[in-house]
Amino acid sequence: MTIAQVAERTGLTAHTLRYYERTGLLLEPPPRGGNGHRRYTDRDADWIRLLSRLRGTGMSIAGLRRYADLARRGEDTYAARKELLLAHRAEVVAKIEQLQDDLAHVDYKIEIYDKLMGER
Amino acid sequence: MTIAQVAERTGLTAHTLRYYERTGLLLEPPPRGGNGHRRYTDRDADWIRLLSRLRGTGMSIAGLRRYADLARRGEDTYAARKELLLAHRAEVVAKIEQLQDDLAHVDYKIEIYDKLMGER
DNA sequence: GCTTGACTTAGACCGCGCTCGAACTCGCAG
DNA sequence: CTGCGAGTTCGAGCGCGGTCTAAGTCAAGC
Repeated sequence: MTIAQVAERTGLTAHTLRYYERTGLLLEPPPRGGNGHRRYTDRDADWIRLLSRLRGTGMSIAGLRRYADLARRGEDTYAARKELLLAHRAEVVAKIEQLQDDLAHVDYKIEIYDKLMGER
Repeated sequence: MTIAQVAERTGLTAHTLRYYERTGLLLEPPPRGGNGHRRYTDRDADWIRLLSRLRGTGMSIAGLRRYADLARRGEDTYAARKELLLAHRAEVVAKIEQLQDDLAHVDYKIEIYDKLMGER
């Protein structure tokens, strides 16, 4: 699998994929074909999709790196990795609740405009 | 009301409040007391709280500025302001859905660790 | 009169997460 | 042989949203 294909499958750009690799988010640098191009496996793509989702939920690059570092250390770190995800999960849940709360205030403000305009 | 009190009530810092003012997010610059200090009204604080909530839901500073510009133009812009908030509302709803979707994948990953560890 | 603390300004600086540009190498089609 | 397209590296640059510093002013309390 080429970098362009991984880009397509993960929603990240090739630039970003190289950046993630540089900054230590991959379990290991993908091996190169004879032409020097990166060759990704499906497992690589799955890992990157997970990274992308964690980013999407607001985990920082530093957080991703901590997770990747644990993953690289093998099965001894299952518990630690689970803890990391659970802690992050809690943050996401809190963020969703905050969003819903803020949204309610926005809705309230929208209603006010309705009333000011006489429900036109 | 002093800047420190507004900071406390909005969760923003005094620095940030001045920055928001500089960048045109306030309806009008708060008037100064005899000592040159800003004096905010409750309405100011309410406006800033709204800004803060919109920021919390991901509206950009540029978006806030558009909203403030409309608000400054008076009641002719009620409809435009409502539209702006509705558009933003839709983005927030989409974001919440995305978060919930990503969260489901994180949960799935957590379960996998449970299984790998034999449900300890 | 002096210190303390809350405020003021202008402008520099920062951390994050990309994002891009320049210059290069390959492999392949025409 | 000549493009062309897809990849490569290194390093610089950027947009966002603050965040902070330095130097100053003022009021109140000791």
